[in-house]
Amino acid sequence: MQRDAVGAGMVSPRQLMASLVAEGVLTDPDSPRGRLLNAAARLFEQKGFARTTVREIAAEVGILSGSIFHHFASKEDILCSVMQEVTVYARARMASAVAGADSPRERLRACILCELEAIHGLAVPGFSILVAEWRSLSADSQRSVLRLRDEYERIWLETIGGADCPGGDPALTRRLLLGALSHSHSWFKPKGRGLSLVELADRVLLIFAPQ
Amino acid sequence: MQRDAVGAGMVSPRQLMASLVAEGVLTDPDSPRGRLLNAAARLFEQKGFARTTVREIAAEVGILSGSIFHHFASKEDILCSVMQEVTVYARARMASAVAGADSPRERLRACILCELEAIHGLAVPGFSILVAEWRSLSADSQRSVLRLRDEYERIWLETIGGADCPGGDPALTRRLLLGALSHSHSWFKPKGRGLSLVELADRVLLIFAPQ
Amino acid sequence: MQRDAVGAGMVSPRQLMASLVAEGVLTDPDSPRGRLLNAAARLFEQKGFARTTVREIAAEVGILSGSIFHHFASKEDILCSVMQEVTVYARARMASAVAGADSPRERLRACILCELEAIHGLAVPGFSILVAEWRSLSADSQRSVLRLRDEYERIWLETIGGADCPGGDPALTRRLLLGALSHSHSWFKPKGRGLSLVELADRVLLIFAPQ
Amino acid sequence: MQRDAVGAGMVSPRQLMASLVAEGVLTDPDSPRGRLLNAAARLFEQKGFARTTVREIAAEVGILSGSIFHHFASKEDILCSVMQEVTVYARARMASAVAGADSPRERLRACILCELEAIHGLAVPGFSILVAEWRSLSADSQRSVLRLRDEYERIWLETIGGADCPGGDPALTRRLLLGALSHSHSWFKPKGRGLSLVELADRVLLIFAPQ
DNA sequence: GATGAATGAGGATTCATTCAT
DNA sequence: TATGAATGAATCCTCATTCAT
Repeated sequence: MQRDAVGAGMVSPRQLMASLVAEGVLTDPDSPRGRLLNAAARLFEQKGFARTTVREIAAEVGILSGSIFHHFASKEDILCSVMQEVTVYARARMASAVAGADSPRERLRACILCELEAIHGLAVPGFSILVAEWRSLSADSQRSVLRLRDEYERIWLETIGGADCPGGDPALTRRLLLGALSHSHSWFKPKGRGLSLVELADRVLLIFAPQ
Repeated sequence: MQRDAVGAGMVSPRQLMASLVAEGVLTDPDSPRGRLLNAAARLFEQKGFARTTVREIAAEVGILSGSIFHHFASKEDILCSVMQEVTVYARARMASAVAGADSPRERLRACILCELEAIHGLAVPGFSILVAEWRSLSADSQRSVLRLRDEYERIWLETIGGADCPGGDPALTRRLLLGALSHSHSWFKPKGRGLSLVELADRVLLIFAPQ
Repeated sequence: MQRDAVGAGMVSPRQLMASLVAEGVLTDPDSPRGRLLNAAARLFEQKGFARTTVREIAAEVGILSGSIFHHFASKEDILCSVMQEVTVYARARMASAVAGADSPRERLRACILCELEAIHGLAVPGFSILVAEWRSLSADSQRSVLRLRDEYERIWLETIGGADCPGGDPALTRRLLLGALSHSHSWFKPKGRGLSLVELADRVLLIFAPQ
Repeated sequence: MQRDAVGAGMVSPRQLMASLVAEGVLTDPDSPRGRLLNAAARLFEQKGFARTTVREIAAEVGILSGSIFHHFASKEDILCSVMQEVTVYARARMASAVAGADSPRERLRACILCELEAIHGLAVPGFSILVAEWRSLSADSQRSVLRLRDEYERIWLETIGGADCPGGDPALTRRLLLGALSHSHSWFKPKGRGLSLVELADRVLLIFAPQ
C-alpha cells in the first residue's frame, strides 16, 4: 500500500502560506517584494548567490536593477530575507506535518519528507540555499536566521529523540541527516523515472531508523 | 580499545604524495605551481571560489596576481586543477586504505574515515571543495574531474556493496554518505574537545552499517 | 572660375544629420551615446583603435570608464557602432550629393569630393576609420557594417560606370580610388596653404576621368 | 603578347637579397634575427602590430618570448627593423627594376609592378606594413625609416616626372598611387582566378599614364 | 515606486619587459 | 644565447549601489 505523502491531512501549501501571510510573518508572494524574493530564491538555487546579479533578479520580475533597492537594502539583504522566509515557512510546515503524524516513527518520516520537499522546491523554493549559501551571509544575518530556525531544529531533535535512532545522539543524527538530504539537491531529480520523493524519504528512514 | 585510524599500516601522507609526485601524476607541492594550488585550495575552502580573488591567491605565495597566469590559464583552471589533484590524491589514499583493511566492514570503515580525513584537510586540503564548488566548474572541467573520480567512486560502491548496508542500493547509500560526510565540514571541528574524527567515523559506520 | 563644393544646393550637414536622427537611423549627437560615439571616432582616428582606451573615451565626455558599458556592450561594439553611424551618414550624404549633380562627370566629381570630405572629417568624423580599422572588427561586425555600406558602394559603381573612366572596370576603379582617397588622410592637411579639398578632388577627377 | 614581369632581366630576389646581406645592409634571413623579422613581418601584416604579441613572434621561430629581447630592444624596435629592412630591400629592387627598363613609360610600369610585388609579399613580406602601421612607430623611428626611404621615393618621383602623367604634379600622383596600390593588399588575391599582378599593374598604368 | 544614467571600487586577464640561472 | 618565472602597469569589463528625475 502506497504510504501517504506529508501533505495528506495537512493544510495545503497554498493555505498555509496564505495564513502565514495573513499573520504578517511571511511576505505576500504576489507583492513586488514577494515576487522578487521568489525570483531571487530560484536564481540563487540555480546559479548560486555570487553568480547571480541583481540585474538578473530585477529582470526576472520585470523591473530595473536600481528599483530593487526600494525593497531591499542590499544584495545580501535579499539573501537574508529569502532565508528568513524559507525558514519561517518550513518551520510552520514542519510543525503541521509532525502534528499530523501519530507514532514517533511516523513523525520522523514526516520530518524527512517535509525537508526533502522543501529542498526540492515542491513546497517553497529556496530551502537548499540555507545550506549551500550559508557562508555568503554575514555573521549578523546568520544569527537572525538562526534565531528563526531554532524551533525548526528543536522539532527535529525531539522527533529524532523520540524515534529509535541508532547512535543515541540526536544532534549528530540530525547533522548527518541534514547533509545527506540537502546534498540530494544536486543529484535527485523528482521528475525522473526512478525513485519518487516519497520513496527516497522511506529509504532514508530505513537507514536512519531501521526496523 | 581505541581502534586504529586509517593511517595505521599505510604509507604516510607525505610518502604517498611523494610517490605520486614521482609518478608525475601529482604536482610537486614545493614547486611554484604546487604552492599556488595549496594556497588556492585553502582559500576556496575558507571563503568559497567566487569570493576568493586571484590577487589573494598570489599574495599567499608571495607573487603578484599577473604571475599566476604563467601557471594557470584562468581562475577556473586553478579550481579545476585543485579538484584534479585532490581527486588523484584521494583516490590513491582510498585505494591504500581499503587494501589495508581485512573485513568488508573494516573496509567500509576505512572508506568513511579516509573521506572524513580528506574533508577535514588532514591528508590534503581541498576535498570539501569538490562538493561545495562543483557548480563553479564549467561542464568541460566537470567531465575532466569526473573521469579522474571514476575509480574513487568505484571503490566506494564495491565497498558498500560488500558491507551489509541496509537499503540494498549502494549508489543511494553512497550519495547519502557523501552528503552527510561533506556537510560535516561546516560543523565538525576536529580540534574540539568533543568527538574525534575516528569516533565520528565509527558513529557514521554504526548508522550506515548497523550491528 | 572656382567650382562649387559638394555642399552647394545640398541640405547642410547639420540639417541632414538632424533629419536622420529624426528618422531614428542615426544616434542623436547630443545624447550620451552620441557624444561617446563622437569622442570615440575622434580618438580612433587620431591614435587607432588598439591604442585608444575606454578610459580615454569616457574621460572625453566626462564620465568614468565603467559607465561606458551602459551604452555599449564592449569596446568593439563602440567601434562597430561608430562605423555603422558613419556609414549611414555617408550614404545619405552621398545620395544627396549625387542627386544634386547634373552630368555623369559632375556626379563622379561629387562622389570624390563627398568621400574626401568624409575622410577628412569635414562632414562626419570617423570615415577614415572604416578603412584603417577594418581588421579590428570581428567577422560578424564586419558583415553588419557591410550590409549598411552596400548602397553606398552601389552609388559609386553606378557613377563610375556612367562616367567615362578608362579601364572599363568600375569595381577596380572604385578600389583604386578608395585606396588613393583614404590614404590622403595621412598626408593631406586641408588647413595647409597648399591644395584645398576641392582642388584635390578636381585633380583626382582629372586622373580617374581624363578630359 | 604577355608583357614581362619586373623580374625579367633582373637579378633574382634571392640573388639580390644575398648580395645585400653580403654588403651588410640587410639581415641574413636565415639568422635568428632574420627569422624573427620575417615572422614578425608576416604577423604584423596579417593581424596588425597592436594585435600581435611578442609571444606569437617568438613561438613562430621556436623560441620563448623572453629571448626576443636578446635580438631587439623592444617590440617597437622589431617593427622599426622590419620597416627598415623592407625599405632597403625595396629600394634596391626598385633601382634594379628601373635600370632594366628602356622607355619612361616602361620605367613607370616597372615601379608600379615592383611596388605591387612588394605589397603582396612576392619579393619580401612586410611592405604593406609601411603604410598600414606607420602610426605605430614613434617619431624617431619614423625619421629613421624615412631617411632610408628617401631614395626610393626619389626614384618614384623622377620616374613619374619622366612619364607623361596627367596633373603635372608628380608628388601628388605618387601619393595617390601609393594609396591605391597599398590598399590593394586588402582586396587583391594574387592566387585568384581573376587578375594577375602583372595585369593589375597594367591597368593601373593605363589610368595613371593613359595612351 | 520606478527609472536609467552614473558611480567607483574591484574583478580577471594581458603582455612587454626583466633577469637570475 | 636561451630559458622561464616573475613583474607591474595597464586593459577591458562587472556590478552593487546611488540618486536626480
